[in-house]
Amino acid sequence: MKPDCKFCKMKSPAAELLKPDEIDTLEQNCAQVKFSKGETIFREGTFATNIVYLRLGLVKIHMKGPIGEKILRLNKAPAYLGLPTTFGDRVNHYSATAITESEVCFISLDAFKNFIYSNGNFAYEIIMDLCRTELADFQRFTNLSQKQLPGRIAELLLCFSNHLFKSNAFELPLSITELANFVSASRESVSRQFSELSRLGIIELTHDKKLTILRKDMLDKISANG
Amino acid sequence: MKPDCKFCKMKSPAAELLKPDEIDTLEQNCAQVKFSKGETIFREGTFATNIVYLRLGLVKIHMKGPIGEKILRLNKAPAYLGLPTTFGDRVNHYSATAITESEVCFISLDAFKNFIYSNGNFAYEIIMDLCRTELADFQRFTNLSQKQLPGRIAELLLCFSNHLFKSNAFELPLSITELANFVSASRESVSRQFSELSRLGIIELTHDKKLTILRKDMLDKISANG
DNA sequence: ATGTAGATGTGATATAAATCACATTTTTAT
DNA sequence: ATAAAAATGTGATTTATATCACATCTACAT
Repeated sequence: MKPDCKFCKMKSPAAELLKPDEIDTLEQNCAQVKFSKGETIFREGTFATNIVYLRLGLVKIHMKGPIGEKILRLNKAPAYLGLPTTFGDRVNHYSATAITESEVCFISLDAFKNFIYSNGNFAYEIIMDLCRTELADFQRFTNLSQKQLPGRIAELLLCFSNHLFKSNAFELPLSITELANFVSASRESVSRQFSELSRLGIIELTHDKKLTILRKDMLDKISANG
Repeated sequence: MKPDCKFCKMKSPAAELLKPDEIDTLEQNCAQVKFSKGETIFREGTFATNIVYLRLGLVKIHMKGPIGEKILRLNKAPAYLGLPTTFGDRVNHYSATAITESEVCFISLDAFKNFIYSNGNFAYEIIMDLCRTELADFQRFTNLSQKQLPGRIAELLLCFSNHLFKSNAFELPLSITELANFVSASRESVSRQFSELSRLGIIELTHDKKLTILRKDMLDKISANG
């Protein structure tokens, strides 16, 4: 689909810093594509030939591990998907899959590189983006590796509630099986944790995945205690 | 100590791209400092006021977790230490501590920013550096979260041997306790794993931490099997 | 509607690894 | 040199979580 970058309301902070003629160039080197739930946006092992920008929707970033698929993080629009995998190597080291209906801009790598070369503010903003993302990842890795399961699940639910959906009630964006691989645990153990949290009246979870946090204070405590 | 950036043999790939006048600026905005084993280079929670570049030596990057200290990675010179923690926030999110005698350049943040603004090749190289580092971190994290202890230890030893020291024989750069926190396990369990690997004749480990890999093929197998 | 495949809940059991408890060794300080 | 502190090795025990086994349940295709 032909994009309209000039008047796009979902421009990245970096793209906001592009000059008019650069925006024109962007527009000519950008393809906007819709993805339905479950569709692959880019796949591990294929060539990374475009910068991928999530304009709308929710996406999971995941990679093959020794045991199976590992979800590394969720990305909510607006966000660049996989700058590291595009710049870090010729080949993608991880995959991106739409969790909800999503809109994605594929930007020519050459055009994007030229922005970095020619527009220092743009380059600086991209660097800031990479750095902030990596800090958040470190934090999550550290917590994931030191907390045990109840703490990891509590933390995940708080993250969904506080950052992703900004609400105490939301629909679980992932299946139990996916949640399990996100928090590095078995499906059965995660299922049991949810049962336990429901039994204790800390959350309410309906058959159709609508989750309500009833006692955020308790979740905070469980998350903090590991 | 007054640095001599112009003729420095340990310049980063990015700094190699600076123009002569920029190198002069770098030289005027750079302080070179030596650290002994165990000394803190920068600490989590303090203000990140400088770009930190490791010219010589070996450094651990670590952060406080819910349980205790978590080692995130080892950095061997030459490498930027903590670009993410410098650009990502005003305050350091993690610490850097010298593992061996090290030499570090502290570069003024403003000067560094100006290089990004004015020199696109420099900016691009920094972006590449950030991306490659993050890819490696993802890979390590996925392995860490899916393999069990024997696999994690085997992988770590192979990493030391293949990348860090490029030799089958080396001195363990970390104490058993530190190794344990690196691979997210208890000190006792790690100690037992080393005993077991020695018993099986896969490694030889002397009282003074000199380690020799006798059966790399076996380590590869253990690492691959998780 | 009916069947089939995939996702989920839950009890029973197995197991990896933590924890506890201590002896020993090594390092550091005085 | 000697004491104190820290790091390490190893057996016994406990514990969190994986695995196994199966019963639902849900979704989708025919």
